[in-house]
Amino acid sequence: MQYWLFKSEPDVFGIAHLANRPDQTEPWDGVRNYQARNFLRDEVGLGDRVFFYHSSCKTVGIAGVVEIVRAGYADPSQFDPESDYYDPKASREKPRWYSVDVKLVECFDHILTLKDIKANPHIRELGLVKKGHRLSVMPVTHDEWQVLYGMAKA
DNA sequence: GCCAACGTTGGC
DNA sequence: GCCAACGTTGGC
Repeated sequence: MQYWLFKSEPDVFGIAHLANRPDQTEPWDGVRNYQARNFLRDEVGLGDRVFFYHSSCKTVGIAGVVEIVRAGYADPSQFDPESDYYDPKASREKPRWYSVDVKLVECFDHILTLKDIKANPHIRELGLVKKGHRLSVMPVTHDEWQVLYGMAKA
């Protein structure tokens, strides 16, 4: 089992939305970055655990944990001309973008803020706190997961 | 294949 | 809303 961090803007789709979905399950779609796509297509596996991160909002940070209940499949929104995520260069034969399905595991009582994450010297190597930090799907090591989870529950 | 222009991300 | 850091596009 591997660990990940997925970013979402809570104004668009936050952990509260996931909690209200039937079976608390939802496709994670609309990823339109190749590096993130490669992770979704090739490496994110059934049963993997994921930190649900809220970006571009008042309280930026990790809001809870979700698990992968369906591994990589062609993101249907790329084929839908009505969708904001439509990609005219994608075809059913050669899909360009991938989705996974996530299910809520745990909603933290308090957001583990980016500020607190940055302040912890044990996780200086996390992609989130390094330069760029623009990837919306990124791997988290076992050690980072333990540290972050411990902080969130403290 | 280079690289300037442009668009997007995301913290603040 | 600002702006730095990227990623993508397209002319050559």
